[in-house]
Amino acid sequence: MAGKSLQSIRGIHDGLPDEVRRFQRVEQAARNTFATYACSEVRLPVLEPTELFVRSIGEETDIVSKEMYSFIDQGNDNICLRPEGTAGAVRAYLQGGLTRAGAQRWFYAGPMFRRERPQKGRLRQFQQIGVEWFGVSGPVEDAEVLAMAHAFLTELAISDLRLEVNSLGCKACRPTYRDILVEYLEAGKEQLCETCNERIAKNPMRVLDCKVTSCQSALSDAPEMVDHLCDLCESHFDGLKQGLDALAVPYVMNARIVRGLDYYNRTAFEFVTDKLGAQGTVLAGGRYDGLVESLGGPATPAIGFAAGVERLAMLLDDNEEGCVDVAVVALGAEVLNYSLTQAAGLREAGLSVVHCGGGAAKRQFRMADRESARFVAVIGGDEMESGKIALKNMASGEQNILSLDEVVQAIST
RNA sequence: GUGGACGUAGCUCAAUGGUAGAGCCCCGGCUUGUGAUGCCGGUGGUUGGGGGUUCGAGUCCCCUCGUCCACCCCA
Repeated sequence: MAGKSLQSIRGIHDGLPDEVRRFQRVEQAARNTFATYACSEVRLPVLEPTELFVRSIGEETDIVSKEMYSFIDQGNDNICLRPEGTAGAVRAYLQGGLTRAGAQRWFYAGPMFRRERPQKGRLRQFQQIGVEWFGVSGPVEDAEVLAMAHAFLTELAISDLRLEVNSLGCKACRPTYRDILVEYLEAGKEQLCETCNERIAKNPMRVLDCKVTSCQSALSDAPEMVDHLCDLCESHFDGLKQGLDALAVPYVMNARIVRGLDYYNRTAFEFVTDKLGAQGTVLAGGRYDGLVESLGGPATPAIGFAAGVERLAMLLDDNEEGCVDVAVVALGAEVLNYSLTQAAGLREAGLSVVHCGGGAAKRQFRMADRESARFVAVIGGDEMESGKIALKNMASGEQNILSLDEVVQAIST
């Protein structure tokens, strides 16, 4: 093992070829699906002013209070590595002067940073694919966003995912509910665990999804947000559910879904799996109608979600297919240069080619085998004289003498 | 941040406190124009790192780094 100085930082991992292939499958599925919903990619900074997240996510949240990589740079500015994507997207939306440009449907993919204790599926630098729709207010768009997320995950062929939805209310109805909940929790606080007792003051809604079983049983008759929605939130939530039904997107109601980030309201949802231990949330998001305004823009409804690329990649089937179309084997030093030109010709036809470097035939074939090349182009003195190539199909062992054009034809079909 | 498990060759793992090994992988050879099997040979380790106990530490003790698991929280 390498010494400390040669290792990557804790919780920050390298993307090696096998894993990156999986990442790319996830990203490609996202691009394909999002394009059918007319979403446009945005590329946003990894570094942002620390203040942006303090004001959007909330100062009291764990993310801001203890998980951010923030520091003072040489110009005495307090900057940080972004812990999530939404705040930066809103900042860019405002800074780009797009508040009167009509609905914006954005997606992005890139690294996020949180200084947490690492686990499987939870890294300090991790990748998210995020979506943010600005200027859309209705339940129709909510249903479409959820349907798009569903379509994206369906394209990845990940099974045993469950969509859970909830409504978090709005600034009109949530405070009232919060008071009712706190009153309820205070009355039964002796039966709740230690952390829940702390949560009553800090974030009472979090108590609802406590994992301690004794807490859950004590909370069986706890008041739930969905029963205390105002009329507008109620009809919005109904509209969402009707839209999901119409689109045949399967979901379950989960009144215990809460959000750690302050800016969410109304629709909240999560796609979860039970195959990743405690890190089962694979894609999650919700509506954040107040965020644009709170960051200095005009009142602008918006909804979005983020998917964890590493978590999704872990759920993908193994799908190892060699990407090498043909390996070029050169027999004899005198044909080396000629074999290089033939390899170049194959590449011009768009094929993926590995030149085995000449030398012992056995070595070169072993290399071709190891590269999982579908074909080997054998080039020796005879082939050079006749201007042909001996093409061997590595799966069947069949070998034919062909011209370069015929080789391209044979491999491409 | 809290609690727990674990770090030996590239990988998977052995080694009553007494010379660090095996399998797989990799490289080479088995008369040099044909790959997965077979046979022969080879490379490869400050046992994660640093201290301590001991005649002697992979093994026991302390510290540290890292991975994994749970909590916290979250994608």
